[in-house]
Amino acid sequence: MRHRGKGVTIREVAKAAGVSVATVSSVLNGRAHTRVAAETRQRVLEAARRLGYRPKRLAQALRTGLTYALGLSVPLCPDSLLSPFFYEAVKGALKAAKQKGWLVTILGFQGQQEELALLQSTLEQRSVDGVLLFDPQDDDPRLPLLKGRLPFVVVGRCSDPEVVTVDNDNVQAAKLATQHLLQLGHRRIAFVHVPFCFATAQDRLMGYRMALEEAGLSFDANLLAETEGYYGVEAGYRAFLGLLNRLRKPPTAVLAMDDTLALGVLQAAQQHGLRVPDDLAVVGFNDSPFAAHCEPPLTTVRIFAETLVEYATDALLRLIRGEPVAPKRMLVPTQLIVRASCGAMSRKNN
Amino acid sequence: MRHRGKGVTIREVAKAAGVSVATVSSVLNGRAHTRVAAETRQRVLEAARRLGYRPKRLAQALRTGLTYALGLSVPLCPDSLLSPFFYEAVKGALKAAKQKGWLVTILGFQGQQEELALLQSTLEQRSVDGVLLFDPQDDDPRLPLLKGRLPFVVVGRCSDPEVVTVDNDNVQAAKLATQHLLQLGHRRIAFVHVPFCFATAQDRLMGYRMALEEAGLSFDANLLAETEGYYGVEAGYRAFLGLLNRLRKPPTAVLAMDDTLALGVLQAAQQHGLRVPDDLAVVGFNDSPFAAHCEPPLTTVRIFAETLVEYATDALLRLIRGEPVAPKRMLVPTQLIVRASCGAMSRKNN
DNA sequence: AAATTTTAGCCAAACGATTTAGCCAACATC
DNA sequence: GATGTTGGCTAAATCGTTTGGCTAAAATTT
Repeated sequence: MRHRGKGVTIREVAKAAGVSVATVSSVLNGRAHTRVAAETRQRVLEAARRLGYRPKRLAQALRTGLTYALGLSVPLCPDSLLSPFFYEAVKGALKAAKQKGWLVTILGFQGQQEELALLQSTLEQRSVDGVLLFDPQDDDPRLPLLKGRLPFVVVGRCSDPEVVTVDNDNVQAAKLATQHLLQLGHRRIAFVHVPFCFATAQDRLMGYRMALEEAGLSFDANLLAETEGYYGVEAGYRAFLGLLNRLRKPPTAVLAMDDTLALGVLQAAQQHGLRVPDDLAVVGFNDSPFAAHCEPPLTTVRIFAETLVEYATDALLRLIRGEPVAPKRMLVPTQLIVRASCGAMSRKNN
Repeated sequence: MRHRGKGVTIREVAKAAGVSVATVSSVLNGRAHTRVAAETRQRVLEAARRLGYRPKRLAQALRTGLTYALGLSVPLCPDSLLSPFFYEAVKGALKAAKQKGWLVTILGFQGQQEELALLQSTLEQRSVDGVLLFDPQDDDPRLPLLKGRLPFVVVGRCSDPEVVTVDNDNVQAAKLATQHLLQLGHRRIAFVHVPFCFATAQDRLMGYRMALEEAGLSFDANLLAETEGYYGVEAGYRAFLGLLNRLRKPPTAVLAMDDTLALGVLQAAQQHGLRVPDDLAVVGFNDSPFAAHCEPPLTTVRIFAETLVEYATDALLRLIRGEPVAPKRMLVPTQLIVRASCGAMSRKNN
């Protein structure tokens, strides 16, 4: 079975209105250059409405070079740790894009050469008019592909100061969380983090150190626990267990870079006979769906991925239109969600 | 700053090879209609390679009506309960699509009129060549929009027997889980489910009943606990607490339609002083990221969303090409993951 | 040798818009 | 009255392909 659409062309509208196609086009696109009499404009508008005319994207695209599609270049890992973030991100992009009828295309990226080629071809083809680049590494191969070719906005951090970026305020987030623990009286606060090749880890370390220093405490590198590679419950468990075995005296609090890591910390603590929050206060990140339902419920820093990406998309659309984007880098604030795992609850109750 | 691509046209290739554009086109597309001498073919291929020619999608699309883009029409709820499924789904679609260089476009749908209009326009514009329709309701407004207009495949269930659908084998899944509980000696097995307007709930009820009947047990509607609306820990908690309060004697096992519901069941059980798995065996669904890390770790039925959607995408591509799709409805099997919450572990250990 | 078929490849017309250059009144200016 | 100006519209080029129809030349048949 062949599926065919009918499709009213601009020519038919022109004939119906008794004018040329050029006139129809200029009425519909409201070009300043060519003026058209009010009476004629009405006739054209009326004819277009009556015939149900919709300009064909493809034809427009061919002529103007604008596809009205945005690309989301997202790293897709085999596990689904980042899935809530991805979900929110897509919602944010869709929300910003649909207002003007833009489409959102997913350009997955897992680091394979083959996908890089597909991305390149997508860009060369102008299948999208701009790209949202998620979480690029320092020497990300996608960056040179994009540069000078298409407008793009980085979601995350990017060392190039010319690039427009939108990111969570990770420094503030970590500072907030650390300050909270300091206020609860903790002085030995561990930091469980992914390797510092991830920019997010650097930023959060910065916030952690700032809070400590402002409180007059010196930074102790012995309290850092680096995971082997990535996020995940297992990774957090291993990293924190390692830390506990290394130290003579356990810390009284832990800041974990992600809720999955925090969950691992919880397990390691339990195994070591440390009670949370009585012996050990734990704070996570990202307010994952399960965070409210662990035992004990996890105090965590919520990030607003949907908003973040909505802003990024807005910026990208402006970039595509050629409008200048005001601040090159934008930070979205985060919010501390206090639950039981940090001990603030039990203090209140006592 | 204006971004412009260079773009080698077919005309330049034709000139370089000393042939007409028609010849170039037919060499590159391998048209059966027009024969071309081996020697000329070589010259054309060589010229195209040397100049780095890549046919422009947009121009091809305008001419042929094929965009080489697939649409994913996914329901996006405000909470991110479905995010792991969504993530896997996108990965699956991408995996199947990228082999032939197809793009994947997200057409979000939250039931708003405005989005329906956008979908309609997307279809009319032929911005995509086919659609993967996720989880349509019985009288889904997207269905009439699609029918007879574009090729599409339903991921989930669809009452229309003409429509190509791919779904998890929910009947088998529920049967598997129930049989497992029966083998462990349970005779009073509760079923916590979302309302039966969701096709998934109907299917899983069916599997549950089949397992019971094959074991010679009669189905008892009193053991059903329907949630108020949707998935989520809270929903599971409320539904199961309601059931416990309603029954004289609690069930010895529970099958919950989703891991989030199961987590709620766990909480309700704890509050009622029931120990899991000693007093109550619990089985969930979907093998969510947190399922392995609850207390106790959750026995659950894993579904293969990525594979599911990969198959669906393959079928859609075939449909677009006009090839007939062999079985109209395809079921992807599921797998029982045994952990501690069902009690099978402790039995083994004893 | 003439007639026919086959082969190889070219021409030009789409596809459906946008946009530039230009035409022709009508009106204003000196 | 000759010379701009301007408003209102159109014809035609263009974007980069695909493809049905066609034509020479070569090969084959009669």
